[in-house]
Amino acid sequence: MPELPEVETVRRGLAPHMTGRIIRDLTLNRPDLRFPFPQHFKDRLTGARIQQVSRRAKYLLIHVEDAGGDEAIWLSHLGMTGRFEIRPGGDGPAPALDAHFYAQAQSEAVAKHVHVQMELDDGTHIHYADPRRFGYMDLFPADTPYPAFVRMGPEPDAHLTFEDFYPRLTQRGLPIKSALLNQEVIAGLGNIYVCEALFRAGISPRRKANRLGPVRVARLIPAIQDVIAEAIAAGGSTLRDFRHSDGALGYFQHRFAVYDRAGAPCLQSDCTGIVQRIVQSGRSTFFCPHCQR
DNA sequence: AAAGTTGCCTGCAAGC
DNA sequence: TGCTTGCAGGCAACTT
Repeated sequence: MPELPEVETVRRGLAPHMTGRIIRDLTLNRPDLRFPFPQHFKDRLTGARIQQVSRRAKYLLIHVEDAGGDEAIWLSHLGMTGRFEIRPGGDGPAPALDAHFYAQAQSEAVAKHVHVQMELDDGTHIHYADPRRFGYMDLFPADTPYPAFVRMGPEPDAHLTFEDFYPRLTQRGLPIKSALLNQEVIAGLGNIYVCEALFRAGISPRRKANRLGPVRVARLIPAIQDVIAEAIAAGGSTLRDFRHSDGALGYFQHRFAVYDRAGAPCLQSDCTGIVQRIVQSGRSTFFCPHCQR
């Protein structure tokens, strides 16, 4: 469940249940996800107190203080299909935000792929399921920089500045679409939101990054900020794995202007173009050749 | 059938 | 010539 808005949605779902709690028990149902769990993963986390649930790009960060008083960060990347499911302890209905976790937990196919189970000190159970097992978890000391974050670019939020973004973006001669997927250029964007941001900015995905002038970059920045902010506000997007047969949850109703709309008319007013699908760096790109230049 | 991710691998081309 | 760098493409994981 991948791009930044989806991870942020998960973070907001988990934080109220996890913050301040102690991990009473942790069970690993297999030795690895995409990578092996780090050594002593279970032992270090059992008995630890969760201080905070944060996020960097597409990484979920669970800040813990272990029984010995050492502070560490439990990192979780959801890959393509990773998801957390919450079953609160005690009684009373679950908060609305958790509805989709329930929906997922009831699926037999998902239950088969629960790889991590934990119980908190208030009786809450949290499961991590990941059918394709492309996610991974790690545990590192809070005071050392995590390797993946050292060279990572800025978050696509309100703090993104032209001064920071422009030089990172225009360094190389690869297509802008590919440049924006590079997490060292900007963090947290994936295939869907790159397509959507380029559409909003009216920039062709084929344009070479080093051929973008300041005018286009200045247009691209708010396009990125807006598309991400709107997707977070909508609680993430409609992703394949989250389409339910009943469609009852109005939770993932964010609509895309170009993504997955090949052959459909461009939604830009006064544009007569048809959305095209091309492949760049092995990934699908959707765009309107008429209004994206 | 193609799908949101990303690290690792190979191979190719360019530049110094 | 040989070294480095950049980039494309393939693969891996598996279910829907």
